[in-house]
Amino acid sequence: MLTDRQMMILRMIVDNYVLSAEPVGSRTISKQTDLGLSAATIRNEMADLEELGYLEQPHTSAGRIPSQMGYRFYVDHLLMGDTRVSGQEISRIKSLFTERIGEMERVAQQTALFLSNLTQYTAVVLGPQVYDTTLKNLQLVALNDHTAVLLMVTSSGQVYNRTVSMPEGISLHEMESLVQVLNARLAGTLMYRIRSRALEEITHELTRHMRDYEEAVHLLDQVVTWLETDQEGKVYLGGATNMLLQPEFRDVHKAQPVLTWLERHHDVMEALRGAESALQLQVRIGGENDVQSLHDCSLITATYSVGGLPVGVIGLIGPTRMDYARVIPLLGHLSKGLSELLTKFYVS
Amino acid sequence: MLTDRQMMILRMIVDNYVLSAEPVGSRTISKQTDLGLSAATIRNEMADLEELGYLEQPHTSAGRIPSQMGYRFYVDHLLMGDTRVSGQEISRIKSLFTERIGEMERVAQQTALFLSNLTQYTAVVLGPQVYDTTLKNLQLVALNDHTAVLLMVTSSGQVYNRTVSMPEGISLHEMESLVQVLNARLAGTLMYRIRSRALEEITHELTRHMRDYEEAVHLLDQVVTWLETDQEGKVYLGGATNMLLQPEFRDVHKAQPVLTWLERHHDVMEALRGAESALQLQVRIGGENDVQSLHDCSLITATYSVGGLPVGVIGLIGPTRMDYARVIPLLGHLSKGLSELLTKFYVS
DNA sequence: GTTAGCACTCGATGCGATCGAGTGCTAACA
DNA sequence: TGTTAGCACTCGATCGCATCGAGTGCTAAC
Repeated sequence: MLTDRQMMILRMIVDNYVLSAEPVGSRTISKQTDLGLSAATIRNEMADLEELGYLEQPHTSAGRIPSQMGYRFYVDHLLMGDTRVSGQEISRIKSLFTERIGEMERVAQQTALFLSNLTQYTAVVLGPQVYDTTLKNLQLVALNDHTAVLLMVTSSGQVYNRTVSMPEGISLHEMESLVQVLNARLAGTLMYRIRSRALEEITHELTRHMRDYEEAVHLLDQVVTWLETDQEGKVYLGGATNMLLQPEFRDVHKAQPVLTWLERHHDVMEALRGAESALQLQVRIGGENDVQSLHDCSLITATYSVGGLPVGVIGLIGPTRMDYARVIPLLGHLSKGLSELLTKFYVS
Repeated sequence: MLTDRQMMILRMIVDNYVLSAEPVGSRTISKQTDLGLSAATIRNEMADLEELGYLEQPHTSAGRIPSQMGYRFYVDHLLMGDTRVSGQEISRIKSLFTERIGEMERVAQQTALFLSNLTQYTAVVLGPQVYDTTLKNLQLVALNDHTAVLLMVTSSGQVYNRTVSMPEGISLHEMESLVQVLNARLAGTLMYRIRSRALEEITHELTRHMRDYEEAVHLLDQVVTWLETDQEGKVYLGGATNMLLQPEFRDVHKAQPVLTWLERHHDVMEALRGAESALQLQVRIGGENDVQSLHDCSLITATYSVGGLPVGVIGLIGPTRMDYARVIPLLGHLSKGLSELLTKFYVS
């Protein structure tokens, strides 16, 4: 285990490196500390910390930088009660969430932008995916003789829609009555059960009412596929180009993989969805990320919830040299505020 | 006016520079041309072309690169009938548009991705904004006692939705009947007239049916604001990070402004909306762009239409050194294909 | 009008000297 | 035993300088 002094030095090295992005030397620490220790003493301690794996040396005559393990220790043991979020920031968060909201998704986008502006990192918000939402309403709105829009409203106020073209052999009228029956039968069904229930009901109805079974199956296919793909929720990015502000990504070849990865929303979603089921707040440093492109980044995630049930994730991506002390409590406040807002709004 | 030989040389310089991204020397041209001209002759012509403003010299002992004016001449006069799109590419475009589509917006996103993959530039597709669409359907779906979702379906199959919370003093029931009346009165109205018509009708109904006028105006506000913001259409990006592949943007400080600009969807939309009303196909080279961040880029736009009416824009953004010869006809094919698909789908 | 020849320009590349921040080690000190 | 001053050493960064070569402009000859 580390001595108190070692912890203090590690902490100071991380704090300094986070700000300067340059290796921290023993003199710097010696001058900043008020324990009156000379640079030589610090050097000895630093050598020990390096041997233990908490520090690294870019090259022989450079200062030290924290290793991945060093950051991990810092986050796990040196941050308790360390809240470097200013009162002003907290009140900005509050005011962000006191605005009247139009829809869940708009709030998600707003949050991503807000967070990225505040931190100069890249923010990712995973749109709410409420598992215990039920189907409120299913409707078909005809556009013309062979085209219609199918609408689905959930109890959490999300709206899914898809334009469908009628196959030959099925009239709009037949389809409308089918949807009406489905609406009556499926309303109140949990969303994640919709697919299987819909399959049952549709095949049931089809065999009863429809003449052209083959074609109808095709339409059924469209709708079911749609249910699968759209329910995944959306990814909202904020400040993707903030990545380029960080000195460690000033080289295009370093930045490109990360930015390209961020463009693949589906992959981003997958990476964050994992965090949802885990702890309320999670920090993944460098190589701790499964995703190869994020090996030089840290990903901090916080889940937000409605009525106590986790429904989405707020994430922040930056270099491993992240300002954890500021950013972690910030994310905590943000997820808490978002949860409260959504809960107030959707739990009647 | 330029002589035939000058045009030929200009054309070869552009073609070479587009591929290599490096200044083109007289020897290179001399070897490639089959007219049997020596490097010295080419040099003389190049000096003339520079004096005329079509070429530039990065420094004294370097080859020449096309000036903005040079690109302009190339695009305007040297590209006629020059189609460098392969048959394979054309068939890929066709197959892209033969898939069954779920909704307009999905096609827009697909097109952006496809185009950026094909060209290694950044593609932007401006979602369809159909001016002569009418309102099909307006509905209110209640979520709980004080929250509801307002749905709006247009004749082109677009769905707008917004969650609204009932102000104190207005019951859900009152609201429902108001929406029903509105639906009956507004169905068939042209979308861009919706706002004013809705204002008329709502105030009319309000004074007739509702007790608490003040609060209702607030709700009205929500809805009207929503109509204004959501109808703008959306921007779909493809391959924003492709920008980083171009040698002229290998320096982060060059790339950052462009990427940041691309993140501001609203600004992108504004820039492209302008192109919509203009020509069918438009090329803006470097400083010809109004947007400061695009002064080192070229923006090529093509409008697509439904039933002959322009509804959206496909754009391609790259360095001024763009492969115009390939990209311009490509955009032409793409916008044509998209127009045909949408027309077939939405014009009954 | 075209071309060969040639001096000239100027960025790119490579090399060596210098600089300085920071280290590790040793010996002395409390 | 822990701390510190002193000192030699390391190594990236920076600068100056020589070299190289692609490409030019000009002149004179064809």
